[in-house]
Amino acid sequence: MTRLNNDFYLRDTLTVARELLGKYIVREIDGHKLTAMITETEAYIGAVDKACHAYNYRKTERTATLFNKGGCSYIYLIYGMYNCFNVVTDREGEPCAVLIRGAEPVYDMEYMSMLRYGKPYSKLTKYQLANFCNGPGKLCKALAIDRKLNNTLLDRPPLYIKEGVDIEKYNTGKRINIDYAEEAADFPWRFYL
DNA sequence: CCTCAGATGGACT
DNA sequence: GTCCATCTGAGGC
Repeated sequence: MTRLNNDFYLRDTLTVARELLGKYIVREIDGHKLTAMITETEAYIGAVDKACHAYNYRKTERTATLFNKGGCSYIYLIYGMYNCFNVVTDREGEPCAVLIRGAEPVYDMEYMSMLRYGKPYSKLTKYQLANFCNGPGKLCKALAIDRKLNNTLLDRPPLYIKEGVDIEKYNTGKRINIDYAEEAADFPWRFYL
């Protein structure tokens, strides 16, 4: 199936966040093609968004990645032990990204299960199955995504996104865990199935 | 089902 | 020194 190219990402961040729902993340590692379907996203738009690391075009060593043109990864460490995977959007100089907040495992569950829980997929509890990659830190663990993959192009291995399933209906709401962001905390920039 | 404390380290001031 | 775009296990109901 077709990999998404730069035309997809070089658009308005809210549009990209919506349209990423249902797409497949593919992580190639050790001869495996770990695949998961995106079920939840959030948009971050530096120009107007106090929740964005690059709010008001604040450029630091970390946020420099967000200023790239759409189509590369922005991956950072959160709370000292988890990674968050974002897709950079919009044109060069506009610090914008879409956080991948949740996904559904699709292919190579066995390999992902070892990465995520350190035990075979068949041994997972109902609770573990339900929480396999329904969070930004969880999906990064299941797909072996960490900061070493920061600022890499997303149209080629080892990490890319390709066409997925058609989405008929989705939900929107406020973004999660950004209470500090004042008025931006109420922006309905979360999209989920 | 729920809430809550603790883990843990880098980015930034 | 403070703040996180989080997750887990323990304990309560």
